Formats: sequence, C-alpha cells, structure tokens
Amino acid sequence: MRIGELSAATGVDVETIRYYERDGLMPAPARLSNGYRAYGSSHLERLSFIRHCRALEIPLAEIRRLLEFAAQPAAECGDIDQLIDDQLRKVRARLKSMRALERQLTQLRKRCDAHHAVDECGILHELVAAAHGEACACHGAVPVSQGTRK
Amino acid sequence: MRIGELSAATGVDVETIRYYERDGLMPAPARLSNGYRAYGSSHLERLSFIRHCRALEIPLAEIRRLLEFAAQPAAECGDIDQLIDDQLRKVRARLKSMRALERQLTQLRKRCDAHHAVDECGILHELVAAAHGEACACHGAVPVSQGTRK
DNA sequence: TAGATACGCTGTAGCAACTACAGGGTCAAG
DNA sequence: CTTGACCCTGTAGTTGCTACAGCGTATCTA
Repeated sequence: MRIGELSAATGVDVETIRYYERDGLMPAPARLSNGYRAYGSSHLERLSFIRHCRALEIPLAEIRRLLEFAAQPAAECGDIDQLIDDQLRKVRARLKSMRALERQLTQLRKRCDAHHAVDECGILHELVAAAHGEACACHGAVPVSQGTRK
Repeated sequence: MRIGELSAATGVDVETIRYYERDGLMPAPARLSNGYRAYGSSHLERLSFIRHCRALEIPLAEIRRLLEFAAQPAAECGDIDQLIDDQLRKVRARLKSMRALERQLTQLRKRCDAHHAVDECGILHELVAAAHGEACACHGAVPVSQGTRK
C-alpha cells in the first residue's frame, strides 16, 4: 500500500500520516525502489487505532503510551484506566465550562435583536460594562487562558 | 501604572500583555525614562474588555473587530450580532461533540474497572477492536482533525 | 515519444494564543 | 554593595496538524 491508499483507506490526510511518522507514532515503513513508502496491514491497524483515540481527543503523547502498553500484554492495566479517567475528567471539566459559556453568550445575544447604531448596541454595552467591572458572571466562571487548543 | 501593576489589576500575565501589544490589540503605551511601559486607565479598560471577550472564547481577530466597532459609534451593529451568533454556533457545535465524547469515554471506562493484565483490559480491547473497524459509534460522531483549539 | 496529470519525496513555515526562557538593564531596601 | 524584585527585547517552544516550495516518478493519452 502506498501512502495515498493508506490515506484513502483510513480517511487520514497524507501529510498527517507523514507527520505521525516524524513524531514517532507510526513506525517508518519499508520503501519501494523509488523511495515511496510501502505500508502493510499492521500500519493500517495502527493508524486506525490512533485515529480512534484522536476521535476521543486523547492527546498524541497519551496515545503513544497506550501503544506502548498494547505492546506489553503482561503488564498491569491500571495506568490505562487512569489515562481514560484523566481524559474523562478533562472532557467533563471542559463540558462544564462550555455550558457556562453558552449561557453567557445566549444572554449576551438577547441584548441586541434589532439592527441599530453601534452606540446603542446592548451587546457592546454589556461587553464594555464588563470592562468596568460591573455585574458579570463570566469572569472566573470560565477558564480564560490555556493552550486553547482546538 | 507599570506592566506588573496592570497585570495584577486584571489577572492577565505580563507576557500576555506584551503579546497583545505586539499583536496590535493593545496600543503601545508611553514609556518612562527608563524604558518601562506606563499604562493609564484606558489601557486597563481595554485589557479588561479583551479579557472578558476571551472568557467568552471569542478569538483575538474577532475581538480586534469588536474594538474597531466600538471606536465607530455611528456604524450599524448588525455585524456585532452576527459575530456573537457565530460564536454561539461554534460553542453549541462544540458542546454537542463534547457530549458525544463524554458518552463514548464513559462507556469505554466501564469496560475495565479492576486492575488486571493489559491483554485482558477491556479498554484496550475496545480501542483495538475499533482499529479493526468493528462496532464503534465514535468515528464520524465526533470531528477528528482540526486546529484543536482548546 | 512527448506532454499532461497525478502521485510521491523532503524540508520548512504557518496557524492560535500563549508560555517560557536567555541575557540583559533598573531600582529600592538592607 | 549586594540581593532581590521588577522591567526590557528577542526568540523559541507548545499542540496537531496544514500548506507550501521545489523536486522526482509513474501512468495515461495524443
């Protein structure tokens, strides 16, 4: 299988596959005489595994750990449970802050339903009021600065 | 006000304030004779405004637009409504995918409650099964690849 | 057999929004 | 006069990709 076929089979972009290789998540495959990468079914499985974990938003570093565990069948699996627990905790915390966010934005949106001049816009007023430290449930309710990720 | 005081007053990291200046979100302040930045109350307000918007996870580019609107009080505010609507849409979409994510992870976590050997770990088994293309509600239910915000 | 097109290769730079130095200068207190 | 807290600039790192640029290779058609 060449890289384009692997890409088509998994839905993972070609550049992303090469990136995973550079990053050490995918083993370097054999090469054809022309230098093209030649993948086998083990690569396809591994890539699917990675992709599935990514769908669960597990970071690459953790996926790396999972893959190491999978290679050591006799080891204890406590760390795996831990890893999934951590991920679940992260997701739940994020969920909580997103819900607060939605509430805030919905409220803000209600402040201005019609089109009028900017200096009468309830949205901007509210945003500016917040800058003056007036009633505002946002600050502190939602984490502001982190590696944002997305 | 020196940068450290502005930082303490707003809770925004000193490095972040300098970053906002480089990025053009904060105007370059006057300098003291020793080269230290000297801020006034307008800077404090502007920084609070930015911070409040960031708490709503409005991207810096959009905040820049909001600040431009605020400087033109006579303009139409339709674009502001639009901006908040867009943000709300993004947040809701993300919320939906996070909920799906939480369900998946919770299910996965149930597969392994006790500590045993890795090759008996239900979590890893399920993850590997997914790599074989077996029953899996994740793929497609949750967006996998993008600039990962967060 | 030439040319178009699609695919592959490496290597580097860009995105968002910060964060973290390194390597220096300034200032007040003890 | 030294210690420590603060400030400066400039650059590089973070995460997970994505997008070139500039090249070679393979395949199909005319």
